[in-house]
Amino acid sequence: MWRDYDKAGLDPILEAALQVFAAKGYHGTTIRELAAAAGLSVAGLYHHYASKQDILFALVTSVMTDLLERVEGALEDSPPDVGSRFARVVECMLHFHLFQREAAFVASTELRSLEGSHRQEYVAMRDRVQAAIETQIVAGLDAGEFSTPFPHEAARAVATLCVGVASWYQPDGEHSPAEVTRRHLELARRLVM
Amino acid sequence: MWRDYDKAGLDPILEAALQVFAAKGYHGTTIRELAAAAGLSVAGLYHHYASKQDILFALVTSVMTDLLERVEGALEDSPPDVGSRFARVVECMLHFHLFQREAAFVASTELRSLEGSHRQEYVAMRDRVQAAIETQIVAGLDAGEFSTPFPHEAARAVATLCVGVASWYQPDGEHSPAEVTRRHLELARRLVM
DNA sequence: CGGCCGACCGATCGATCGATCGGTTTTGTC
DNA sequence: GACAAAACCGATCGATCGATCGGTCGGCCG
Repeated sequence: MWRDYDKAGLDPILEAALQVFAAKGYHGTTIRELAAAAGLSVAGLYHHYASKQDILFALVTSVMTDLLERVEGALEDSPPDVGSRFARVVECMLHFHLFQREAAFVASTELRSLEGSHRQEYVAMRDRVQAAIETQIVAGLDAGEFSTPFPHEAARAVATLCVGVASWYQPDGEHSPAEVTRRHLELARRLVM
Repeated sequence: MWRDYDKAGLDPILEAALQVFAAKGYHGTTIRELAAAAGLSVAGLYHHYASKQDILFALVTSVMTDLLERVEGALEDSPPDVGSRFARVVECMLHFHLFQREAAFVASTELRSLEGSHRQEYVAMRDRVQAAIETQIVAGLDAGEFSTPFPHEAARAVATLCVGVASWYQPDGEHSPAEVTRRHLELARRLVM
């Protein structure tokens, strides 16, 4: 389910890499740190992945695939009205960036560290998420429920707002995830109204 | 003046470092690349800066100081009404992230690469910018012109919106800087209305 | 039991890293 | 034009980088 964040769902090696990448960044992380975090020797790590770049690519691909499936799932079981559908997508995005904070953070900040075609593949997945938001906004305009003169910029702003959550949210912070979601859902609504 | 982006204003060495950092990131950049970009030998580069970390810190400090002075300047010669003052700050932020795109991008993304107290000093400057936005929002609430129930979150959202511009804007893109500014000023207004 | 394969490791590779050395050239001042 | 200071450089340092090597181990299949 798109609201379920209990199960692991990530290769233990990638889960370990995620923690180190989140703390030090891709280029700031050494193969030896990745191996140690995974509880393996350097050679043992290379048995599972061909290179450091391979680890990053497998990680962000796994994370973005998870996000895409959740966004699609959030739309599938949504009430048919545009207001609900827009809220579902935004709520899904907020939940993901709250509950998979480090994964979402690494995926969004290490775009620059992806080499060659890997970067384009990532951007394509990123664009699909943003397109899902824009689709709901345009549908809302057609239905007369939204009135933003700039649906494309509004969609990017909503996405930026949600992605940004992963940059500042702290689990022990002032507000609960539910409250953060409520407030930013309201901010997103104002962007498209 | 806070709208003037003609003059250089940056140490040539830092200007060269800016280009390389923007393209490859701090940890992805070598001292030799920095020296080559500055037209110096490695030893010649070390005559001006004590370390690679020193170069990054001098760069982001210079950039953030510039931004802070512009924000203050934008408020100083503003009409006294809250609507104008809010618009001034947001316009100043948007211009900075449009016309100093690479500098703003590096300053915002390489926060993680700052070591020790340098990071805290940067965060303090960053918070001062966001506080300037929040101050205008609160003033607008007091004056009855704004109505957002979450001024703190709205201020962060406005800042995120402006900073994000540096991540996607391309000078040869579809819209002119003036048009980008106009549209995002409208989005910012909706966030606080 | 014998053979094999995936999982894993210690040791080490060549390359490159950030940084430093002693020494040379350029520049500004009187 | 003497001279000190600033600017700059070739050569090289020890450390560490990503990656690879030959080999060990344990469990599964016949």
